[in-house]
Amino acid sequence: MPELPEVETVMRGLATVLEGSRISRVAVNRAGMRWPFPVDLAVRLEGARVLGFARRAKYMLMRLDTGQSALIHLGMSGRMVARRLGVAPVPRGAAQGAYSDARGHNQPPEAHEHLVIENDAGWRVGFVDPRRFGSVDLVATAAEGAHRLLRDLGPEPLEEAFSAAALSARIGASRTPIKSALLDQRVVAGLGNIYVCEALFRAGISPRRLAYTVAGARAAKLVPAIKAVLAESIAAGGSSLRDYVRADGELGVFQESFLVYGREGEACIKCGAACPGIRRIVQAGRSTFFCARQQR
DNA sequence: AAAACAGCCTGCGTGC
DNA sequence: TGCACGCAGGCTGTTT
Repeated sequence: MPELPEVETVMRGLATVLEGSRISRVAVNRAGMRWPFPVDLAVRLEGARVLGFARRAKYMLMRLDTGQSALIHLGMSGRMVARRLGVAPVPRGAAQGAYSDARGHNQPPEAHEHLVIENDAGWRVGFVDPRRFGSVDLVATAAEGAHRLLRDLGPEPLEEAFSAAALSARIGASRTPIKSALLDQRVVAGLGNIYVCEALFRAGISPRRLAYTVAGARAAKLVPAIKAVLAESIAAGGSSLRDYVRADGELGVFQESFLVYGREGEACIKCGAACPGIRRIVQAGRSTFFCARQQR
């Protein structure tokens, strides 16, 4: 589900709830998700103070005063649910994982809540992920970048170092379609299906164009388009589709700003009435939306 | 070596 | 109403 703007939004939400606090209790409700959890995950987290959060591509890093960081990925369907805890004890006989909320109401746990973290500030954060494509691991903070999931990632698209020249260098002589190249996290880190479609439309570049031909003037147009669509989405709190809610329960609204994604058959805003219609094709097994008249 | 593909999972909307 | 099918925001390991 979540691409870079959604992960950034979730991370900021987690920071407001967890940063500076001490983790008081951890519930590990299954052995793992995409991969097994570290066997000592609960022990490593309990009692640790949360120093802060960082994001790398679509990964969140929760840095602890133990010298370790929790490396968290939301996969396709992952979300974080933050609830304020009440002081009332949970009644005897309540369902496993039930908790008392701020109003003292007894709440059942959400389905597919695989990991729960409570802190000394009275928050309960549940990691809910029905499809279990998400993951949680622990890594030494000083060696975060060397983790196998992070070490091969390309540049952060919102950093200055991500320039047209940098993109061209990463693409090299690749003959894969530019759509597929931009989904490759080694080329640029954090884009997913939606924002690739949106950025290519903004830049007027066909998703079918061979990646190596996106250089020079085309790359110079594409890179600002990528930065703009990501920055606008973050400012809107990300996009809320099927599974995604912010940690504070507020919904991001950027999905209302999609120009091509999910708009098969509609006229694009650049062509207007003359538009032959936004098309949906499948590339590398993923839907691509584009306007064949505006994107060459 | 690069690119395509299958596979991991559940849930939801659609059409019969 | 029930059921089969297709589709979904990601990423990895294997095959071609």
